[in-house]
Amino acid sequence: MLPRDFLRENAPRLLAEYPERYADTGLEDYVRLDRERRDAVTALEEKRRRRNTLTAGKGKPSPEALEEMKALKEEIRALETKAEEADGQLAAVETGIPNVPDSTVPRGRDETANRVERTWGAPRDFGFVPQAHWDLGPALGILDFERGAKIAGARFTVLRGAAARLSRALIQFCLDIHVEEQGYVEILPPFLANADSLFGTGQLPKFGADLFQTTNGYYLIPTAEVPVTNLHRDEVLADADMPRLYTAYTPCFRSEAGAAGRDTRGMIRQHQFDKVEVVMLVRPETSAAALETLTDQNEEILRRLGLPYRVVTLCTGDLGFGSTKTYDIEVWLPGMNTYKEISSCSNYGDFQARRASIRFRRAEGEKPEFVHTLNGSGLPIGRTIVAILENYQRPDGSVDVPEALQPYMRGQTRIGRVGSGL
RNA sequence: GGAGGAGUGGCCGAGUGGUUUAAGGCGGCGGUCUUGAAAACCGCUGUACCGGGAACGGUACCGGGGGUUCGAAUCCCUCCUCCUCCGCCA
Repeated sequence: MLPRDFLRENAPRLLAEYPERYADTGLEDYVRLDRERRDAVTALEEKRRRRNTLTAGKGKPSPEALEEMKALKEEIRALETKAEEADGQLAAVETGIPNVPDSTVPRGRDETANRVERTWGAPRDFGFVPQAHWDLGPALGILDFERGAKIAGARFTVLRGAAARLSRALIQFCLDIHVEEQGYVEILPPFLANADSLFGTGQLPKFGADLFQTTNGYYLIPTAEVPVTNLHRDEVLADADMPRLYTAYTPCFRSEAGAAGRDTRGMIRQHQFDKVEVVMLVRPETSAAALETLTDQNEEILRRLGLPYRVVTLCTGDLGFGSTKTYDIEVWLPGMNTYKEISSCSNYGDFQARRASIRFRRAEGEKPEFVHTLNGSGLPIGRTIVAILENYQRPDGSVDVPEALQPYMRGQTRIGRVGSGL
């Protein structure tokens, strides 16, 4: 959410400067709705002030005063209704207005305008035609798409044997690096969250269709970003507690509304997937540098795993709702012959902090300030397994275990066929 | 799931329909006094929004929401959280 005085000042400028981001967001109506709300509030407060004056004396009011107060009651009620309506209309607009892109973000309407920042590693020369994971996995007996569909439905997968262990190993591998080498505190949060939490991180009210909801009002978290960022919702942190660095493994649940037909094969886009996430709450002046650090820390995991990748900066038209700047890390997938998004590292500025009221106080007696929030995937387990299978495959269809992962696989160096009896 | 109790400012805590403009205390900030400090004494103390160059003025906020009333921290309804007990349970 952006501050009201800022929107009051800048609504026309934002519309003119970033049509690819602000067209049809309701920003066109902001100035008018804000004026209407303030007029309504001012009128209401004037009447309430009068009522308070009449009721301020000791004992029972005079008959005349009583008469006036009875009349005021109706006026106040009408003005309250009007003010609530005006406030509701304004809130509906302002909760759906995206954050302002950082000045270093490239301009453009869609992903074709994203800017490649750097590339690490080189696609391997296999000497044979590499298979896609949706062929490799079932052939090895470690990915079972049919039974995933039977048990739950489309976009669910069963991991078996080495894939299941690989999943567990990757979770531990990522967490260990974040905790032991990069200074994050490990969190195991609830996997369900309430509406306030989802509002705080920006999924609600605009993107509710992407979420799974329980019949009694909970939401399945789409990412650990939600519960972890909301750890400090409605809190004022001490300066000594800044910055806060958290990492968390959670399963993630996404209804993938609107993604019909995209990435339908294999394990790229699932309703349920595991992910290790990192979240930072930092002082505002440090958030730009923190985004670089956070991105590099997540790249480090791919480097350890020996997976070629590149980093792109999302352009203004591709940038997520609450983000000021996002680096996507894209891993090379030889079976699909493309770089595919594996991690998204974003600086939200104070956008989430304002929605969730996460503040800090620089010193005793000073006014609380909003923190800046950042988060990044480090890493999504399913897509990382996909990347390992495709990048480490051998001519016979078996797969080498990346060296860094072997200790987490109890020394296993290669994944072969599990055996018959599937 | 059932029964009972409780939620008031940074913290403790009083307040059961009209000087509550939320008592009192603690903590914090400033001052007087002092060579300095402590003690004592005096003053100040939150958040959001509205009006306004500003100073300042106003409105709202006593767990959330709704209601009754001319008027609600106080009465009613509902939800949430915590505590005690019962039941069930990995």
